[in-house]
Amino acid sequence: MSTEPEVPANRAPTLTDVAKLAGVSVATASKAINGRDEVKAATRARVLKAAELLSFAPNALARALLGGRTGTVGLLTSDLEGRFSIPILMGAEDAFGAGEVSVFLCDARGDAIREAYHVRALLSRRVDGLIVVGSSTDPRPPLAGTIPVPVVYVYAPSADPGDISITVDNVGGGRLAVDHLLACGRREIAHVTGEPGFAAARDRAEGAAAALADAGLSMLGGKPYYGSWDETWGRAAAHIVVEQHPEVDAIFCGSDQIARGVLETLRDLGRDVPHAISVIGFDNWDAIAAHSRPRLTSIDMNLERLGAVAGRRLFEAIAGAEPPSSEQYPGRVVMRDSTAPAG
Amino acid sequence: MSTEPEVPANRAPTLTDVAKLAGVSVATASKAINGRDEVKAATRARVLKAAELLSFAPNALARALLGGRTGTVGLLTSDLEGRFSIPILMGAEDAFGAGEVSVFLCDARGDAIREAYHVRALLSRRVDGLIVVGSSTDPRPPLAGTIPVPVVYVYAPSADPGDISITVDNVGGGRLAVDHLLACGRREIAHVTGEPGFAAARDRAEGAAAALADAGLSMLGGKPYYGSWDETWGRAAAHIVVEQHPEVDAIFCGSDQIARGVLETLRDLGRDVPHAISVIGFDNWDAIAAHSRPRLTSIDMNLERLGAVAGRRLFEAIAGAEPPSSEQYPGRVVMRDSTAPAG
DNA sequence: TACCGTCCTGAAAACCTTTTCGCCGAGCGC
DNA sequence: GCGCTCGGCGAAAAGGTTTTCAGGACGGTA
Repeated sequence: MSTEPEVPANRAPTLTDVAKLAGVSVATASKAINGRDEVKAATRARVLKAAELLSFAPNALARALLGGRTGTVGLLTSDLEGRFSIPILMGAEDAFGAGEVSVFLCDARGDAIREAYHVRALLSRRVDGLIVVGSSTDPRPPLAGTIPVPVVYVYAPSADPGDISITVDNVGGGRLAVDHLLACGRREIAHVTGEPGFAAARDRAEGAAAALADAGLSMLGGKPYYGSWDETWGRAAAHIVVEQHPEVDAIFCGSDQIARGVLETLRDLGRDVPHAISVIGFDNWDAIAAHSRPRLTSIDMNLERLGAVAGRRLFEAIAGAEPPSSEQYPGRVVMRDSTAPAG
Repeated sequence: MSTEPEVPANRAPTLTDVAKLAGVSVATASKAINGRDEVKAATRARVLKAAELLSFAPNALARALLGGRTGTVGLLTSDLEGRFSIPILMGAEDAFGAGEVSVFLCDARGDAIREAYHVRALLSRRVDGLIVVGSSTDPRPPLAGTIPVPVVYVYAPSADPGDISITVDNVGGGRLAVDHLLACGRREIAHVTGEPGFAAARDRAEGAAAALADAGLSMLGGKPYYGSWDETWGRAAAHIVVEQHPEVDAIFCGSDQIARGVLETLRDLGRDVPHAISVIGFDNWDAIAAHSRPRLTSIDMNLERLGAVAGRRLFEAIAGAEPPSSEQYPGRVVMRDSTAPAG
């Protein structure tokens, strides 16, 4: 005589078990547990107690099998390694986590074959929708084949404008950066950025140029200093800029890493940042920006929000017939100590 | 008259559709598709063609419903934000990605309530197993409640020694670092590290002390310089160490960020790294280690492998009856330019 | 007392696949 | 020509839940 209730060993308790224990039919048990109102309060209580006793958890598979909805979505990333995917992924996970939706994570490693494979697996699991997270802001080819569920592209837009893409406004970000420098009274502004093959570099430069043009100014040297995204280039570029344009009083950097390198060189050269020269970075990567000397002002693209928005849009697309359209989100300036009015 | 085959609109094709199109029974269709050998080659070909035509994908839910196995696992992280979860997650995802297993990603944000909620959801989805990724190397409480599937803890071990935990060998990591410095001929070695509240800090210090003791030496100052994990502390600590122990010829840092700060101060003080003083970091965080001046030698804990191992162990636990035991993995020295023989 | 309406409850179908088992026809040996 | 074997195929059940619909109990009214 065991103290355990009659749970058939070695098997998760089913609704039938609960119904039996409560002395009702499975139909009634189902209604009681799902809060349907066609069941007497006393009966419901009895069923709930039985469920509790058996620590019954409804089999989501069986439920999904007839409902049509599985309550799952696929999250397809190109590379988990990239710093940018992670906050987006967090935001999306968060947007769903609150509800009844679980997230399948798939990393395609930038490989189209692998991606197709994952998509097939996800569809066979009958996900209700897909989120595709890119690794750069360059447009990417849409998912291959016909996908019978809604798809939302994040960060990297789909090359097909008919798809739903949620992206950051890099042009606006470039504008923000330069406007901030202008607000600090800066006029001789250089732009040091990464590889021109990246849309992110070109877009930010475009925004910067536009903001300068609006102020009747132009970029120091007439165009951006393109290079790579890392500190080493930042250090080299700063030397070049200072040599070519000793009058420089601000540098807008295409990434925090570049900015960090710029800061180091300016420090080596004995230039006073932020007063003689102000420096602003991009990405607001805390580990880099918050510990430089001086601490780095930067543009934050709010990627977590981007992911959350994508999650919500996908949810809407799944629920309603009205497909949401593409959206672009602005960033914001995060003030630290590397920018200030001239002094 | 449509060019499309007779697919009942608005519904994913089922095995019944395929069977009908191929002119066989569902049973035969199932066998043909699953490669069972009780079906004539010609029949199989006919079925496969029909499946292709309808782009049929078997409903994994229905399959799981009777098979008992869902081919899904839950990956429960404490914080996606942390740098350490990501490589582990990549490794685990990779270990499964090759097979037929899909991964549910859940971020508990360090909240026990949220964690319990996610576990409930995962169990109702009938995952075959769980991987729990911690955010620090300190032991964590095991999952609440009784979990009817195998669980593997990674990075942060479960506080219950009966659970399966896959962890990094921080003591060994501390040994590795000091042994490397000793091999460079260093004798006056200081240890600057993070908060003593972290097992990671204490374990690495313990390994360092042991390696020194084995060489008949002891730590400069007799004990580690505990502080925080960031650059700011590294900069401050380097000043302290050099002042208190001008004879210092090597500094073992508990993180790459600390090491970076140390490097900056030594540079400011005009000390020659690596020849006068060698510096070694910990974590091998590329963005930090590969772009410092000089580039930083560091201990890599190979977290991706850790995740992959966890995935494999979970897989074994799901498949076989023999539960694997806990394991600890050593790191390795990644040589760059901040360590060298005295010269 | 007979009848009607209102609540509850339960039986059964549906969702899609896999697997077991029985059946049928063909081929072969005697 | 007859009986046996074997290969190939199909019918049916199972897996757990939701939902629909029919039916039963009971209270109230004529």
